[in-house]
Amino acid sequence: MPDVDIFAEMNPRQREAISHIDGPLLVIAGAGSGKTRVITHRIANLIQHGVSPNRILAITFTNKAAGEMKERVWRLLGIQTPWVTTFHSAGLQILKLEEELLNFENPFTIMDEDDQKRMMKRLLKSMDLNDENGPDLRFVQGQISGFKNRLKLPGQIKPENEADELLQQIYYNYEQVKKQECVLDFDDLLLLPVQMFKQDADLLEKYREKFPYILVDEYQDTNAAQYEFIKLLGAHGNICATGDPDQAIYGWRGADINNILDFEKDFDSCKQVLLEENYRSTKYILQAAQNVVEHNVKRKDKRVFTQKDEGEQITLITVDDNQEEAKAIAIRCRSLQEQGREFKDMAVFYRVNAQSRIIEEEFIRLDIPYQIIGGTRFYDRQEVKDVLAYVKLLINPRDTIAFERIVNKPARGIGEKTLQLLHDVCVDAGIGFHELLMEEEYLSRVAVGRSARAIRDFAQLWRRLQRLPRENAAQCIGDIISMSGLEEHYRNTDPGEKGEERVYNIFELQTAAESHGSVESFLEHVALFTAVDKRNMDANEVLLMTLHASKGLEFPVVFISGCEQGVLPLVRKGTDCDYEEERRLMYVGITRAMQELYISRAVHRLQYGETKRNPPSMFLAEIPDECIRHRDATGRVLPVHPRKTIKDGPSYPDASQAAFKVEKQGVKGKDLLDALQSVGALTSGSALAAALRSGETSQGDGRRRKKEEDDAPIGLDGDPFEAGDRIMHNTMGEGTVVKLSGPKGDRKIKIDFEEKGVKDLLLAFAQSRLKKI
DNA sequence: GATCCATGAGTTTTT
DNA sequence: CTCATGGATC
Repeated sequence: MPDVDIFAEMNPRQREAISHIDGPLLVIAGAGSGKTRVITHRIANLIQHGVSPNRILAITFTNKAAGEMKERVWRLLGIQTPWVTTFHSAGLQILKLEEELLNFENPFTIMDEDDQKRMMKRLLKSMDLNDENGPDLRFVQGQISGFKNRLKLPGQIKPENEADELLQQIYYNYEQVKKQECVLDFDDLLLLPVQMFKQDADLLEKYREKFPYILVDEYQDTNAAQYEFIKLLGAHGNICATGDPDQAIYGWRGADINNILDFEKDFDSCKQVLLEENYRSTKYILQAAQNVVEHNVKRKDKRVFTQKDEGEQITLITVDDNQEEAKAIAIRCRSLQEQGREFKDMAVFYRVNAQSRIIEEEFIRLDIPYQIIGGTRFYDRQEVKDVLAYVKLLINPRDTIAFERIVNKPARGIGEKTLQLLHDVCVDAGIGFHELLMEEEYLSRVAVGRSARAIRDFAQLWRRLQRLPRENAAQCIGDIISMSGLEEHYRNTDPGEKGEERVYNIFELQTAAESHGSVESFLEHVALFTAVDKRNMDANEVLLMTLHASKGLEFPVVFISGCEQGVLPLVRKGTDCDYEEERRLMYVGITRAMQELYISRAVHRLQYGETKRNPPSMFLAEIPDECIRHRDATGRVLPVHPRKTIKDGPSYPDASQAAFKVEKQGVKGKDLLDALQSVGALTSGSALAAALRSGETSQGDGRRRKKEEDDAPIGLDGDPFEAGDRIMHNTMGEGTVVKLSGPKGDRKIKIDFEEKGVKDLLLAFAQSRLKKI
């Protein structure tokens, strides 16, 4: 083992936490207090004290965080730490190791949310609950997931009314079906190991011995199931929990902040270390964060501080609408970059994913490289899921969801009727579709009439698929693609660019599988991989993400957008808002910033096709005056401070008035250029300055401009066409461009063809077939 | 059995 | 506004 001083450059508190070995330890770590360093160095210290690396269980919040932590230990000691993972990943590993205890007929496969929904839907139908009076699918799903997160099995629910009873029945049936089909949902990955530990003392003992040392990060965001998991395994007391109650932001998914607040009660003679020195942010930023979070009533006292200097004040930008907000952010990013900042040092946060789109459009317009974290996963795409369904079926032929997905994809003439017949025969004979297809005796019972041929063909395909080797996931997927005929299927059903995109994606899936060995391990990866995990830190791009996704990260420059009452804090009609959790979300956002923080709010916001007028966020009034300066969209310092006028309570008359004043001052176009230059936000020779001068990024004023822009095409630099162009397409004939839309990599062109009508094409693919006439 | 079109519904955060 | 679902038609 290399002789490394793992205590170098640590403060006394950090040393205390790192050097602690036996017994419970709670590390309350303020934002930016070097928590990750402490955890990794503590792992290193354990190893240096002779603890075997594979006997340390360290739970992180994301796979990405786990990967980074492993990497750091590796760099420190050159040692692998296999059990640095997420809760779900650890659960899955344990389930794999103890698979026989599940008593499943086949190896299990894991459903994602969409699969779960399909299964639930089928279930409700079978229970005759699928009419409009039946329970809402999402509601049922949410409730059941809630039960599971609280470790409540169907039998442990005490129904108080008929609706509860029904829910219980659905839950019970759902569990039955899953077992029958050998599939697990996401919650099972945690629930089942806990269940097993509770039922099997020997098993529990085995794992307690296996993991004599346990670390859990982000402990404030653990739910009941995770708590129980830790409590069971950590009975030996060598458990180190790290976290920050002020950063608890997952209450909505069942996380219980009391887990961290009660840690000392749960684990006797617990040692506690408080890390309050922040090494990340400048004073103004930290002071703002601290003041905001202190407005929470239910909180453990803690005060972060820094030895850094004041730094820049926080900039509050007030703009007319969300379009202008996006523009202001994009312009600022561009000007910062022109002043020497790297794009990768900037990040834009928002409360809900829906806010990203308009920001994205402005980034494209100003040609600013960006990366959006979150949104739809690659593995959630239809065509990708189609291929994955074939793969899953190979592993687990009972996976009915997967079966239903591919039985007629590509269309092979097996429709609803035929499927029903298949189903009936299976039920009648007490077999699964696999046996039915493999044995002539059953096959001949269904291969009758018009669809006989189709069924026999499918049986044939199934037999051939069965024989595919599964050691190499990429190769297996390649074989599936060619044998199934999916490629032609997408080309036929979605002629043109959409189909090409699908084809591209399924081969992309094959590529993704290359680094994952066997089919089984690739499926595991797919099940656990999330959008937050794919962040590419090396690319020089501005990162766009939700406030939730920002947890654990830091950036020199941070933008927090949409600081309006209703958006942040987010208020949804019909549900009461947890203002304290929203405030913690704000706290998390602010504390991500190292040097510069911009907070923006729009007076008007367009959502669901409706323009809403929102007062400023209540949190803005909680930031001390000296930390903040207020500007309008142009960068001009404003004489009024709308946020200052905010009072507690639902209405903010003064603020609205002030906001109205700001609105009246809206400055656009050339004036914008002047204003930007006057505050030094822009150098006159810059590309942006040129763009502004030519009126490209902004034209007209106020309301009128808005109207025009709604109909106008988005002028993306380098777009070869614009609305109104007459074009000729190789195969589709003549037409007129209606509009261009979408992000750079996924740019769509809408064309009204004389013969074929209006089509949406993917510009990247269509471009070579189009020419202006 | 497949495809197309219209209507309607739903819009938070994610392991 | 966008997506999804379902109904009607080929």
